Amino acid sequence: MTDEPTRRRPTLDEVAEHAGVSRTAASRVLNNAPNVSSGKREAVQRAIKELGYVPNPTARALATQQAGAVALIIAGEDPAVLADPFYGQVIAGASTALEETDLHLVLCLATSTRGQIRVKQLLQSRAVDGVMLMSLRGDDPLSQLALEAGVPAVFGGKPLHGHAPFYVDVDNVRGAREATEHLVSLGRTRIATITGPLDTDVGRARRRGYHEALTLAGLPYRAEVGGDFTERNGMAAMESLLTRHPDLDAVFAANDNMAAGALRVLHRAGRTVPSEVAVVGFDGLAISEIADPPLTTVHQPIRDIGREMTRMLLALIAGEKPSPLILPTTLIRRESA
Amino acid sequence: MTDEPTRRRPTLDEVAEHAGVSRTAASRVLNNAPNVSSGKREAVQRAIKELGYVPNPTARALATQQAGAVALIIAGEDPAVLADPFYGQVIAGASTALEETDLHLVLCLATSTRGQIRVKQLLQSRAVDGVMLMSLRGDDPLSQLALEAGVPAVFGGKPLHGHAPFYVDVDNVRGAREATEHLVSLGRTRIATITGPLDTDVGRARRRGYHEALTLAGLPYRAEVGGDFTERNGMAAMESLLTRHPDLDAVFAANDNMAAGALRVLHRAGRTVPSEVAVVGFDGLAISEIADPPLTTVHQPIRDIGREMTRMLLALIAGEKPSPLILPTTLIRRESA
DNA sequence: TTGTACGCGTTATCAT
DNA sequence: ATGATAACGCGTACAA
Repeated sequence: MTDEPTRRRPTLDEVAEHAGVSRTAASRVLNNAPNVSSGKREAVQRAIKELGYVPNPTARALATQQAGAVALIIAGEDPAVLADPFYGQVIAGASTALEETDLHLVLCLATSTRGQIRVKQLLQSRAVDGVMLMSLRGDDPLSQLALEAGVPAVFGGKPLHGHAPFYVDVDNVRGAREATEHLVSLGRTRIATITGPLDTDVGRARRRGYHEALTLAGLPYRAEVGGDFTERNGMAAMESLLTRHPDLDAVFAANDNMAAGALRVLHRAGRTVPSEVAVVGFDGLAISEIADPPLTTVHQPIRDIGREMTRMLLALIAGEKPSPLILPTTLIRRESA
Repeated sequence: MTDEPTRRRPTLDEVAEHAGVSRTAASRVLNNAPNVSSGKREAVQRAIKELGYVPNPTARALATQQAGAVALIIAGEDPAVLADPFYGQVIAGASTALEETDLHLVLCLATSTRGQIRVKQLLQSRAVDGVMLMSLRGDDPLSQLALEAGVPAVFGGKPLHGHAPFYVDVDNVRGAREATEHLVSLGRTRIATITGPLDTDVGRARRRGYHEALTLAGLPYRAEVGGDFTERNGMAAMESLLTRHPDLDAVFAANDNMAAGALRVLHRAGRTVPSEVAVVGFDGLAISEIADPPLTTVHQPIRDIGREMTRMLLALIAGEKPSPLILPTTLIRRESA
């Protein structure tokens, strides 16, 4: 209570004076450089403690030309994309990976026009040392912008167009193929799919995996309808499928949200799962466990994606040239298929 | 392709020289100060365009003593808390509110010991102009730290101990009471509850609302078990309730995740919802729609919480003294009760 | 090992 | 209206 509310924080100069050494020496101690006598070192450290000195990150950033932060940029039409727990996992992964460094995480939603502009400024002003980009649509200007700005950038999910040198992705084709093959192995022959957005690599890759599996199995049946990865859309898609292809006996949904929506519609329509219609999702989110019945799904290591993106970015910032990384998926068998 | 990969960005001095004016004039144009002739102004603006000048935020921050960023700090035991879509919504709300300013959002998980330390440094180094704190447990040192650091701070949810001057919350007591009263109005007399963590204000407040409703209704019945807001825990809690109070005819769960877990257990146990056991949740997340049957729940405006926290913080930073804000909840009637 | 002096790119003060 | 000049707090060549 006796402390003034906002006493000015001590500067390194004051620390040096308090310790009776030069500011350069104090600076050296701070960055634990080797060339400083143990006597001075201790004096400085004591002064730091006594004065409660904390370095000013802004000044340091200006001097070192390093922002001390990286950005996670999430594209998409709507800020509501964040309602998808997927991103929370990515953020958690990135955050934990960043904990081992002294970099901060700034989060950008490039969702509105205003948001796009701000991201552009962020890149051009070099307010961060690197960026991670996610959920880019087909010809999103962001990817171009990031590359032009010369800021180290890694992509979450291979961009559809343009060749991004650095990205972390999962093997979507294979995951989707295995999911579909699982349905085939169950004896299903009229397997429909609810795809993701087809102007993204994920969307196309998972559809391709579905196609590959059908082709390999010699199944001519085709029934697909596009989705946007939301539950609501999954419901609409399932309704559409039921009217257009009432004879279907299985559905591969490109993610769990849509699969959950499909489940509800099937339930309402009186189709039992999995006996009449088997359903497989993709992601392995909590919702796949909660769903009724629990979803068989292609699990992808989302936390790892965030973590590996971060590590790749750190390597990039360090001047290395990391290779793209493809993480594996695993089929989790539950009750829906 | 002809551009050098990393050409040095122009400084304000270079802009000034290019425009044939003093750097002071250029600076004035940048911050559109009034005292500059329209001739020079145009010259500077042209130079800015031609050179592609973008101000250096770090240098500006050092000069103005303003970081140009605010932090959202999320406490909790486990980084997995972010799997809860709740936070995504808060982030989205904060992010959109921030879009109208030129402040960035840095995200901090104060989940590990390492994370706590980093948050501490963040606060003390004044790397941000203000902080928003969420999910603090009972006597979390963070709240004390934030106040001591003298950094503008607003809390998401009233802290349990200590008096936080600035916070945004919802009327948890009332929401819980209305939920329980709804169950009472349905004729239920043996209403159990799955509480949230009792070392948080949310947890206690919702339990209190439950108690109030029962008391008002003259129902002596009491059956409660604690939870931690996860679906998994909701399942365990429901199992516990069923064995200890097999005669219950309704459950008020302190959030949707736990309610969804409870639903699954009830389903397995062969209890039909809502006829045998009515269930009400809290939050109004997507999961409440997906659940089977769809959950009756107390909706809270999560996006608004993020938005209002941000606005309050901005006011605080601007030197105002905003009042705590209590947002309303609304009961959404679906099929589970 | 030690310290001086300059640079980082802005904003802000205070004369003119 | 205008423009030097001094902060802002720290890193770091360079010389000693």
